[in-house]
Amino acid sequence: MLRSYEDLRIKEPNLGRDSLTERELDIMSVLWRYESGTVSEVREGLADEPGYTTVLKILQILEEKGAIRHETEGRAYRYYPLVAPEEEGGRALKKILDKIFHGSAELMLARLVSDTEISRDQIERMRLLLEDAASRAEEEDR
Amino acid sequence: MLRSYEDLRIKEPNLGRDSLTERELDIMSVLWRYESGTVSEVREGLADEPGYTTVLKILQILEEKGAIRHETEGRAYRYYPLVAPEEEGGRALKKILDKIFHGSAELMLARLVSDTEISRDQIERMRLLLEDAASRAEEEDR
DNA sequence: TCACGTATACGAAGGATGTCGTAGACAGGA
DNA sequence: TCCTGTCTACGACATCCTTCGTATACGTGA
Repeated sequence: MLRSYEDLRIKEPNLGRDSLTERELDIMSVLWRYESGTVSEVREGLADEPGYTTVLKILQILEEKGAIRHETEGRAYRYYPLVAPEEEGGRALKKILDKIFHGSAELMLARLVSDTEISRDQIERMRLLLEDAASRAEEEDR
Repeated sequence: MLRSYEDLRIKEPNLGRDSLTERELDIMSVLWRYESGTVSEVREGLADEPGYTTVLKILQILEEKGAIRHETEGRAYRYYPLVAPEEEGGRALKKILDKIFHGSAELMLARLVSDTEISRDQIERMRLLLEDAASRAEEEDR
């Protein structure tokens, strides 16, 4: 990179607001997967089942943050996500792209491909997706 | 998704090791960008310049965590990253892929393309990258 | 020599997270 | 009726992050 500190054009913005923490993300993940869940159900969905009240507490924190809501179901509450995974994912990806890969989407994609197990089918579909994006961009130019 | 909670094959793992927090990531980002930095330099690299000792403190925490090291330079310390951005980025991407996109790399890529501004050049290079990956995978099959 | 500016070290304060224990509400069965 | 099991509510507590204020060291210039 080798930029000079006198280069004041680049400043690391501190955007990161009420992003989800590790445990909160665990729980959102369960809710996204099953579309909703009671405290017990969410608890069962976690690999290390924490205490019942622990899960409840974090659900309450998430509700406080506006990430989920609940409805009464019998004697229990059923929680529903209010933010879609794609939305949260977009935020998270943008953060990584900016702060870690400094805007290079291809570096990021290279790391994704080399670092994780992705099936050939998936790679093929991803390739087609980019082909579409490229041709769509070209069309816009005309 | 509509899976049943009786489907116990899927459990949300709690991997969450000592991952970097928001502010820590801000500071790592500066160090990655410039390859090294003193306290003052890092501070200047942040959009909202926090207090000098605040930056120092977080650098000390990062050193404690093993993410950076320092050398004496004159009367000051110069800090160097010990983890590469690609490494940290790989971890972060895997987390997002698993917990938010539930393993669907193409959904993730779709969101990346639709959500962020990526130049046509970049898209083209990404497409080539996937082409390579695909043909390499095919070769391995033979 | 002495003040000043620049460094790091130390520790405290405030807030959030993640853990849970306990209390209280309530339904259903013995 | 009363016990038991299942809920949520509330609050405690340890830990961590982030923010600084203050103390201390040290080199340089007047």
